Amino acid sequence: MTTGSAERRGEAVPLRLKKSERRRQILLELKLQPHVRNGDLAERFGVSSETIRRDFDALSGEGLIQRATGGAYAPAHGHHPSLDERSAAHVAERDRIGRRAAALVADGETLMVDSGSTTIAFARALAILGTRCTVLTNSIPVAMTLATGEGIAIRLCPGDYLPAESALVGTDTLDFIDRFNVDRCFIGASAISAEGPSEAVQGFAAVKRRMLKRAACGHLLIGSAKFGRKGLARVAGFADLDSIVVDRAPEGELAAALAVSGTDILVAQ
Amino acid sequence: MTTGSAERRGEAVPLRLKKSERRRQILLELKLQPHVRNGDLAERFGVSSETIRRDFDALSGEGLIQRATGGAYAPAHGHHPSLDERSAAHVAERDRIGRRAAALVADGETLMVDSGSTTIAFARALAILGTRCTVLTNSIPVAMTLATGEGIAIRLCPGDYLPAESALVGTDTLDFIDRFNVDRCFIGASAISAEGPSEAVQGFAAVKRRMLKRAACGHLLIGSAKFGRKGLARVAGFADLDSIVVDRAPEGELAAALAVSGTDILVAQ
DNA sequence: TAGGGAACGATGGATTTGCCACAAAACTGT
DNA sequence: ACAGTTTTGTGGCAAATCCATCGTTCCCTA
Repeated sequence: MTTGSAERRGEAVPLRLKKSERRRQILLELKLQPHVRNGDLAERFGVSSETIRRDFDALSGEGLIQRATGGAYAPAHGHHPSLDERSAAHVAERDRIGRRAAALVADGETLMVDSGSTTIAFARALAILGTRCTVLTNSIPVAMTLATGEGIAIRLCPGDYLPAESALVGTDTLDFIDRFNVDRCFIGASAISAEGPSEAVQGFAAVKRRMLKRAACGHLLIGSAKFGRKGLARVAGFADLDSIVVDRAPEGELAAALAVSGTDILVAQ
Repeated sequence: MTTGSAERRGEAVPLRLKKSERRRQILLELKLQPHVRNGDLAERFGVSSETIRRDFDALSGEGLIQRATGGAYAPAHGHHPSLDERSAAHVAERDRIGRRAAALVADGETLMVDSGSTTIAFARALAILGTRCTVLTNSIPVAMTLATGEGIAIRLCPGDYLPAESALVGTDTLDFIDRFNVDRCFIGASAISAEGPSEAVQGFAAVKRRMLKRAACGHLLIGSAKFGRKGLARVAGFADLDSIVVDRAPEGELAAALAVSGTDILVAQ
């Protein structure tokens, strides 16, 4: 009668899971809780904490989790930072741009804010300033960031949930945006050329366009690293933008195009 | 002109922040990143790591953050777990209930899912099962949890963002729900008595009611710890529910009321 | 049934982190 | 200006964690 390994243990011990299944559960757990502890998981799966540590190593190698002493956590609110957005230089850029843009907002104004890493930086700056305002957004990280500030009313768009960006897109989103009129809107873009800003994700381009249409004043937040590049879908012409907020003044063709359309250029810091 | 302490240091050293400001920034940072390290913050603010530790202590005392070895993290996706929901026993309960409820869903069905810790457990079970379906929800954690599963289309409701629960409420939410018809809806509640389920947060009660109305089949997910209690706002009568999913069969008045209405009782495990 | 390989557990020393108590510094109100 | 309070820094020690290594167990396949 050999083993019968489950019976031999005979306990309420959770029966031994395969490695892959255990790792899948770790990832799922991280969707529930932002942080898991090494020891807790070891106990729950009935394995040694060394094994969990090895799981962490493997998963973090694939970029699915991030490690911290004593545990692991999910990578940034489900919002995938593509490689180039990781460098410290770009973080500083975005912070400066975000602060400059937030300074444009006056108490009592209504805003629309788009999805993207630059607009998250903007949201953060706005929350720090403590400007009282109403914000409509299709980005979950933006909503969560703004929620730390006092006196900011947040309205989230409906739509199809896009996990990679934690944002909402689709016709529901567009229809919803159409129902509002706001003082300003703040959008990002994945590229900007003399023809105007463009966006890699097509669903986003439509949202940005719609926001610009419903706002009295449109602001584009974009880092100089994206100057002169072109994305898949054109978002708008410069005529639709009242100002662009950048970390460095544009030059050449781009500067000329902006001059023609009369778009203000706000250089952060 | 005396000191000019910032000048005396003369460095790019970030000028000394007040305690309250530093703590506010820590909270903001946690909206951006799910996890912060003690050492990183110490360096960034130019204070000792012991100070950061004290900040962590204070903030976690207020329930604003949770601590982990080497750092701190935001409390469960911005979703406040009230004390009684923390015990391991209740976690196990909810897991069982979630799995039982997820088994009800067939491939290709359309669902509505409400906000709450039990429905998050349901979402997790559904994602693990890998059932292909379309889900409409007003809960951000539910949306994020479901996003791990393959083949699940997620549609999020619009509405006013409620940071404490990471959920959406208000007339926008209700109007949106009204536009859909689904096969099933899964809701939670903060209490259940012979009169029916009730809810502590009034905005939620309206959402739950509306979801029940638009679904061919309504399921209530609730732990036995909530039996016999009453919340602020009544959600529905048992006649509106096709089944309740519980971890233990109800008794007495509650059982009698359920028998009268013919509501199925599904006991998990 | 035996062999091979992967997964896991155990051990021990280096490192990190937590925690406590006391001292220095900054801030506050009079 | 001064005294008291609050906040922060420092040092030492205990505990937890990390990491590399090695032996064992389990599973799969020939």
